[in-house]
Amino acid sequence: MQEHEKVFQDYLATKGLKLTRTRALILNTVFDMHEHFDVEALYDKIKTLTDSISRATVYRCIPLLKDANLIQQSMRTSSRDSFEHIFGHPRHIHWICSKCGTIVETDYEELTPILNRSAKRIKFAMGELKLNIYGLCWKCQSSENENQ
Amino acid sequence: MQEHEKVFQDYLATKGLKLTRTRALILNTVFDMHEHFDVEALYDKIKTLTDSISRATVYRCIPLLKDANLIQQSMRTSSRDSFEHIFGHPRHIHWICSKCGTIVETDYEELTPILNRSAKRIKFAMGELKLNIYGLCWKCQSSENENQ
DNA sequence: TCTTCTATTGAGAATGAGTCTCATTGTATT
DNA sequence: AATACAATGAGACTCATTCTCAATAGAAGA
Ligand SMILES: [Mn+2]
Ligand SMILES: [Mn+2]
Ligand SMILES: [Zn+2]
Ligand SMILES: [Zn+2]
Repeated sequence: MQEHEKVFQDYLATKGLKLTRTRALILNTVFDMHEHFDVEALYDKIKTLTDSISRATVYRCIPLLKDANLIQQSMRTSSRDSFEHIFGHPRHIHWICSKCGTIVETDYEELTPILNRSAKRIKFAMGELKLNIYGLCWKCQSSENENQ
Repeated sequence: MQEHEKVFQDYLATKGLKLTRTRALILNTVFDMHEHFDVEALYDKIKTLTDSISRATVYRCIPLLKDANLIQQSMRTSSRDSFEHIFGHPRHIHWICSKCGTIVETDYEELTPILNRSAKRIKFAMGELKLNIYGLCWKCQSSENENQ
């Protein structure tokens, strides 16, 4: 049994729920996707593995994975919520190119102490943290110049 | 003519569009709202000022105001996009209480040099920047303890 | 002033991501 | 096996947002 399966099972147990075959399939597919994904893409991928899966079941599993700290909702791409697995990965900043959609990730390291200080000042108990920066990646900057 | 009207008019002119009476009404209502708002709330407020306004027109105006840098989409509250006017206000960090919905705002000042350095390192041309931190406000932290 | 042309608008239909219902199935317990 | 209840699939449903289209406004010209 893989580490993330154990984590999910433990979380589900605290809610009186079980790690069923279907939930395990969804979980493992999530950890096989190494990009950000939306629920539709996840559903499509699972459909290639089994023919009996309902979109509703996939949607129902998402909040469970989220509460178990196995995935996070990271951004919103063309009207769909976009997720990624975070178990075993540190959370990170997303630099999103508004032109080509490329996403670059950097870590929070330098920001953390500053944010902790701010949190303390305003007496805020930090939970989820989401920093998305939109702009142009280096490729799209150069192609902008070409077009001039 | 107010400053933000001038800005909007100038922006619209670059697109071959005009600052119509309806657009001016929407713009001014936006600048009369001093909280974060969703389109439905904006529409409701405008309806108290005139009876002939279409939801579609309000929705159509939003991307114009956004591209003119007069408003920004800040967060998403119960399935609706939430906006705020930013002309004349610096962009800021949002600390969002997951329990009561209270939003505290702090500035980016200390973060800016760090982010600029990161942007330079990855050759990214920063545009819009969105930092939302979810957690518990001080009030909800104490009420959590009460309930134990 | 009267026409012409185009952008703008209102009303409501359409879209689509996400949620909900309910009949059926799986599984643990007695 | 019988009971009890969680879990699932199928598809209906919701509701924020977008789209369509006919009617209107308003600028520019005759
Ligand atoms: Mn990521
Ligand atoms: Mn704000
Ligand atoms: Zn790019
Ligand atoms: Zn609170």
